[in-house]
Amino acid sequence: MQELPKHYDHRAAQARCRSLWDAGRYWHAEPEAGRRTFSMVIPPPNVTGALHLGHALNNTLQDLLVRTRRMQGFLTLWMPGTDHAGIATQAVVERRLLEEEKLSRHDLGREKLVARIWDWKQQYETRILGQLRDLGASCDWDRVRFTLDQQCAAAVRTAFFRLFDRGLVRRGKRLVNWDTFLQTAVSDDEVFHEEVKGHFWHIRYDVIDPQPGEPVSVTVATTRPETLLGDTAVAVHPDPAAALSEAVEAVKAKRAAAPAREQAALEAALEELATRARDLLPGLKALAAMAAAGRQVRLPLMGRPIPLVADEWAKPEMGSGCVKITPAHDPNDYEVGKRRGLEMKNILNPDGTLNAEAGPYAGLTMNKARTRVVADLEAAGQLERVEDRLIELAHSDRSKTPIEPYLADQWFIRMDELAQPALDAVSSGQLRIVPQRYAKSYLDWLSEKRDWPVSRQLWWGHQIPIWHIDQVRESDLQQAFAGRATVSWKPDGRSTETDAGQPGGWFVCSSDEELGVESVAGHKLSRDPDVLDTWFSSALWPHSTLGWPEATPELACFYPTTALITSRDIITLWVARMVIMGVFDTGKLPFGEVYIHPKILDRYGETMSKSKGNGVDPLDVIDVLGADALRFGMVSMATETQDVRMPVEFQCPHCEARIDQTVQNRMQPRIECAKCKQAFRTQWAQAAADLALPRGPAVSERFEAGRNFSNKLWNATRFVLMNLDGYSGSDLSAWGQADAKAFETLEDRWLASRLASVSRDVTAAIDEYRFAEAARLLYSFAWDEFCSAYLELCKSRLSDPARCEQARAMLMLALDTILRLIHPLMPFVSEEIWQHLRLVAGDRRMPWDVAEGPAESIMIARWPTPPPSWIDPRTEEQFGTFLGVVGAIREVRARQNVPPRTRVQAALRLPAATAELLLPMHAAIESMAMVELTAVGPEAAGAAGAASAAVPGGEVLLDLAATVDVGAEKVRLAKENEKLVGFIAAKRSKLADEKFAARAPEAVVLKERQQLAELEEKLAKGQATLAELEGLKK
RNA sequence: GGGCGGCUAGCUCAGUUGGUUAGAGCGCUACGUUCACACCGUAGAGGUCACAGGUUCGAAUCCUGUGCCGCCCA
Repeated sequence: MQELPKHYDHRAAQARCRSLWDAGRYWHAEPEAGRRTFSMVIPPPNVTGALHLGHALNNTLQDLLVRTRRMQGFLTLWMPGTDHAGIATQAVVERRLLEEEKLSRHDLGREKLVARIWDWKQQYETRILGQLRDLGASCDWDRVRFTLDQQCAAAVRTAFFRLFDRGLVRRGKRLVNWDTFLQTAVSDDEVFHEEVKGHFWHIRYDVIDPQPGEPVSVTVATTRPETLLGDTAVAVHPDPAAALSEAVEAVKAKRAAAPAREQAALEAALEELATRARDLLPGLKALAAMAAAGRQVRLPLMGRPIPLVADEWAKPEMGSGCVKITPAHDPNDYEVGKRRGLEMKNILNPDGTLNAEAGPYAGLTMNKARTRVVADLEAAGQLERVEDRLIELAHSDRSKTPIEPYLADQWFIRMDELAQPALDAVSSGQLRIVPQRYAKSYLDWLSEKRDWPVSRQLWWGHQIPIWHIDQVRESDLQQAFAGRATVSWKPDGRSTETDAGQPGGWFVCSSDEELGVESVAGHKLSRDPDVLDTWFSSALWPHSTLGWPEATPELACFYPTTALITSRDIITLWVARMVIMGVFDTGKLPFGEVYIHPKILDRYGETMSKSKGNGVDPLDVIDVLGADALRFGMVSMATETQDVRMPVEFQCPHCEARIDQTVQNRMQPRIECAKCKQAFRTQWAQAAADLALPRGPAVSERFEAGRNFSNKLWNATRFVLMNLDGYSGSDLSAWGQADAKAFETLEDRWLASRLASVSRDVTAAIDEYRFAEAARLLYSFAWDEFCSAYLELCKSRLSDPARCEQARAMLMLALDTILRLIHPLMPFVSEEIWQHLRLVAGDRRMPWDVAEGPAESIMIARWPTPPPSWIDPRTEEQFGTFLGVVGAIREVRARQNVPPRTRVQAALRLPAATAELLLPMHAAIESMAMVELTAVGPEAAGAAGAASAAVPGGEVLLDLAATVDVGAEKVRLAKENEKLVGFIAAKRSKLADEKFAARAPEAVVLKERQQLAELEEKLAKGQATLAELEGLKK
């Protein structure tokens, strides 16, 4: 007989389980015909950095689902891999290059930089995959993919080519966030806004040939005067009078609803608008008419005429009512430019200096140009006035320098046709999004059908497979690429001659790597230097990882995948695009269901991030509390809500005390423990003195429940094993068909019933993505019912040779079932215990097992499916009565301070039916409540002055004559009775209400009546007991 | 500006189609190391379900509005 240690050792267990699973490769799936399959792709983590808590949540839930399905007998594939993450990864590598070697990427060159990033990738991919395995993720580790590997690259090339060939790829201009320092475009989420001190310059533009009565000039205000060099219009509102009165109405409406303290400000605003209507409106009306007539103004300094245009962007209630339009250097102006068909004049070089379009200012930086332009305007008398102003300025997150909006040539994927099937899939219900509310953001975003800009001015990624050729005839292309189905071409749209078979510019796209620069004799092919948006390769992830465009057995077997589990911030960026590309490439949706899980925030409701120092490292939790603790915590948090908060604590490495992480201490390099007064270091430690300190890991108390639960399971097992002397298991396969005969005693029938309903409910919860519910069900069943009730009841049976065999079989049935149900949540502790049970009870067999004996790993054990016939509500109710009696006795004992080891006499006054039902439980009551039963039945009476507590239909009476505190008991009873009087009054008035009787359903009224009767009976008893006690005192 | 979510015990969260005397874990209080477990056991205290209206016999739950917090999109 082995004796287990008192505590579950998660570190040792995790290592053992990992080697067991890897040796058995239970996570591996080979395509196989004719089996039910379950497949899923991992949302590939970025190779930018290590995994954080969000990944831990995401992957725990995926693993939970995968392990469940595997145990349920599905052929299960969970495809792992990582994402190259374009700019994010390139930027970290570039930053390190600059910091450590003082080199820019241009110093290094494209090839060498990309090689460096591959090194980085290698390092982090290894780390990330290791973290996933530490978490217990049962991905198919033989199938790891990377979005830039050869297989994914082939898919990207083919998918892009197909889009190009069908005319769904177009060339277009787009305003990008240009980082002049890194000389690359950055995406919107890599831009942060910061308020800086600036100015508002008011500049006068003269009207060309003003007619009598017309304004001779218009004044516009700008925070960026240098951009006027690229102005191509001045805008005025087409109907300034209407716009102005609309603004007035809006303020009035606001005033009507506003509290008193805001009235004055709104009144002032109205006056201001009235002044405008009087002073400014006539001029604006004239300008609007002039705009309609196609009149022009002269651009100061440059002298060129630019049109006056009518556009709603010009707000009559703001500034002068007119605005300058610089379409190539301002997002709003760009929209105006597109609407009004204005020229887009780019005045910027990629390095941030002005180009030839800026005339005399060419070569200057934006800043220098501003100084010169302002000085020249002043000299020319065109500058009216200058105001000080705070300006929201966009900065690049990567280089911390101001962003320049910059008009760049881009490749776009046309969305009009592509988006429709993706929309239909969700609105028809063919693709289910859970929770359903997220379907709205998906549909809203997709229905805009905005073209997808896919060019990124980066070196890290899939280089766009498009080449440009100048001055060539289409017939030459036809000849050069004859017979090559993998090459397609389109005119570049710049030369009109191509229509007539004349030489012109062409774009050539190829899914074939062999397309070289010499492909067309006498012409040079130049490849687009840009790479594709990272999301392009991610969009192909479900089919590219399975081998598409090749018709692999994996693709046939596992595509479409069953489900996708991800977080809500990438529904549009990723999920929608996967649907689009999945349908386009394969004709099938990539998955049938999408489950969106919550986001984890810190105690202040802020998102966790390394730079804020408010994160929890999953590896710390795994190390300190165990992977199962982390997982159990994560699963418990996966409710329907969209955010969950997690207070973070540092654990003192000296005394293990927990110190709350706060805004004050979370950025400090060292923290002093409040308990033991010793210091420890944090992630911010840099000074040698700090680095010498031991590190205090950041964890959260929210994972402790899981750690304690692991230990509870461990100790329940420990108890069971201690009582298995000479037992090696029993064949319970017949119990599957059995009616209740297999379970003779009340507690066995109860346990079987609970096992069946819990198995059913847990399975349903997982099927419906109610993960937290599954965790809660298992926790309370295993802890409160199996450990606290059943194990306690078993103790006497186990010492009785006549009853011990059945008890052992029941214990094994329950423990085995609990372990299997808990395995998807807590794989390590369940496996560790499973292996111990295999050693001592290797001959056991559950009704749902298909093979002899327990599986070699719980990972491949069959999922429990107890027959519904085990479920017996009457037994559960009976057992509830028993527990109620035990509880009531314990309550009296605690109230009266009866020492736990003192056995007292007790009587149970109960209706005959209940008493009979409790007959077999007398011994159990006596042992669990430490009493000696003197009488049980309707006539049972306690000793004089007995302390009592009510149970449904009766009461328990404890003979505490020697020790009872009559005074305290009286006070308590009086208080209790008073409470009852209140309840009764409320119920009576409710029942007396005619409307209630008339309109409430019969069952509800009946229930209320019953409750009232019970309460009245309880009160009567309470009063009687109280009277009895009063009598005693006399 | 548009959309989505949250506000329930000191903290973190449950609360299924309205029928409750509103639950759990942690924390707190008291008692307890009898041989599964102090990462434990037994018992207890603790809530005007953000606020204001409305619907209903009945509202934490449904409707309207307000406030505060958060996220996404522009």
